[in-house]
This record gives sequence, structure tokens and C-alpha cells, in this order.
Amino acid sequence: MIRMIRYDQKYGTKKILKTMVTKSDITKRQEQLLEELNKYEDELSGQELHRQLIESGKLMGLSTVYRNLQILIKQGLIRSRHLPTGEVLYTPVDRDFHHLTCVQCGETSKMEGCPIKDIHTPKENTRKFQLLFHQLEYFGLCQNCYQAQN
Amino acid sequence: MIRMIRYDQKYGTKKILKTMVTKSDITKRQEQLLEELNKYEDELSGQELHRQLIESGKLMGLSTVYRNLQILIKQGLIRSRHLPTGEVLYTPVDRDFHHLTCVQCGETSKMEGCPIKDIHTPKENTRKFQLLFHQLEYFGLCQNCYQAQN
DNA sequence: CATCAAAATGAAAATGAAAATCATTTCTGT
DNA sequence: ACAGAAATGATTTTCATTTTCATTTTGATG
Repeated sequence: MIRMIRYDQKYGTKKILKTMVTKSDITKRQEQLLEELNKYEDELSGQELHRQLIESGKLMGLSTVYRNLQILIKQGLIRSRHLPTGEVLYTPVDRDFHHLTCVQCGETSKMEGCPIKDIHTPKENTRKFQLLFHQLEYFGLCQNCYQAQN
Repeated sequence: MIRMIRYDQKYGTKKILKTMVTKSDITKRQEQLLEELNKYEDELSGQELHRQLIESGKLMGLSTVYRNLQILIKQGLIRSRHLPTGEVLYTPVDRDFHHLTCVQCGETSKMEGCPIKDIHTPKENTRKFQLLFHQLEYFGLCQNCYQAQN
């Protein structure tokens, strides 16, 4: 569609202004955030991301970082997960890995690939749900902690 | 094994004191927490749990609630998950359900059963990892939010 | 039963990431 | 250039969770 759209990100509403050239739904800030996240192999927390952006010369306030991370999640471009400590880490959605997390020491190790890639959400649910991404996490004891406990 | 063990929960170390009758690894407080969590079909946050315990006449300080929730997780008896808001919810591990969470409004709906029940952790990983539980979460847009956006 | 040390508790204070506020700046279309 | 809308960011606020530490409880031993 070739339309001029005003997109109210706060409320998620759209208003068609004119039929013209399509504009990307992504703003400059959001592009910078994505770009920065893509630079690192690991996930970044909001705070880390903010720090890195500044070091890269992309000046941006902390509130802007958090605000736009939320928008990117809602657009299905990034995903987040919580460490046992409560920290939230962000990654581009297209990265295909999940985690093993030790409930004792909190250490997280990456698992390449996704064991449920081919499994679909139960149909009854998908009918009513526009799937953006999923998250799988295994919790247990890492070797160190398991040994320390016995 | 029939032993008298002193278990330092803080550091996870054990000391054999005497060979006698085995004691359950679970304390009275921990039993109360589990009991209370089992009373509700839904998951509870730390705060909610604390409130409910008091209403049930099981007086307990907030710090004790949090402390023992952590211990129960480490013992593999309960599991926790984070809502997009950051709240942490706790459930007994044996409950077999996962979630669909809307990234727009944050609403969470339960999915009975687990799509990955029969899939195992990749062998390379399990070798070094004592699996306690896993968590699977789908994120996307619920019907309401999906419609509101279009 | 008395004693002693280790562990557990809870009231209160501290923490810190994320959210909210709001004055200011930037955009967009006319 | 102008006007209204949206976005920004410095700052403040929030609030669940953690930490601290003095007190209580527990459990083994003589």
C-alpha cells in the first residue's frame, strides 16, 4: 500500500493522511537501537545498551532507550528475557538460540538452535493470537553448582 | 541414606553430623509456602503470596517469603516466570502449563500441556547440566490488540 | 534441663532498574 | 514560516526485591 500514515506509537493507532509513498514504520532512534543490538553477539540489558550507544556516539537518553525497546518488541523486531536476577536482556528476534540457566549461580549458557522450531502453537490458540516470537529456557544446576552441593 | 545432616542453605553446603534418621530437606516455612502455592490454581507473586499467607494465619515476614522461594527454586520444587512488567510469579514445578503473552497489553493466557514435553535437551548440554525445569513462552498480539492496531 | 553455637527470622533500610513526569525540541503537513 | 502533534531526555518517582542486623529459634551435647 502506498499511503501516508500517522502512527501514534503510544496508543498503537494509525491514521491514513494521504495516499503516497510508504514510510518505514521504524524511526531513526529505533534503527539505531537495532543496529547497536546487532553489533553484539550477546544480548544487552537496557543499561548496557544505553552505555554502548553513547560510546558509539549515538547520544540518546535512557528513557528513549527503554521507550523504543518496548516499541521494537511490540513490532516483533526484538525479544527480551529476564535473568533470575531481574535484569532484562534484549536481542534481535531473528537470532535463533535459547538458554540453559543455573538456578544456583544464575549463570546462563547459550544453546544454539531451537528444539521447538518445528512445533507450532496449538491451533486453538493461534487462531486468536498473532505470534511474534517464543522463548524457551531450561533451568537447573550447572556442573559447578551441582558438585558443590554434594 | 540414613544420616543426620546439617544443610547450610545459604551456601548450599552439607555436613554429615551423625548416621541416623534422614530428615526431609524441607523446612516448616518452605512447606507452608508450597502448601499455599498449591491452594491457588494461578501463579502468585511474592507480594501476593505473602498477603495470602497472612490471611491464612501463617504469619511470615516478607524477607522470609522471598528467601525461601529462592531455596525452593534451587531445590527444584517451584518455578518462576517474569511478566513483561517485571513482576515475578511462582508456581509448583509439577504444573504442566505454559503461556501466551501479549506484548501489547501484557495479558497472559494459559496453555494447558507442554508442546515440548517429549523433546529433550540436546545431549551435549545435559551432560553438564542437571535439568530442573523448563519454561516456554509465546509472545505476540492478542486478538484485541491485533485488531486495535489495524 | 541448661547451655551454646549455628541457622533462621523479620523489621527496617537500601537498592536499582524501569516507568512516569513534564518542559523543551523536533517533525510534518499546510 | 507556522501550528499542532509527537518524540526526547533530565529528573523524579516507584516499588518489588535484597540486604542488614539484632533477635529468636533450633538442635545437639553434657
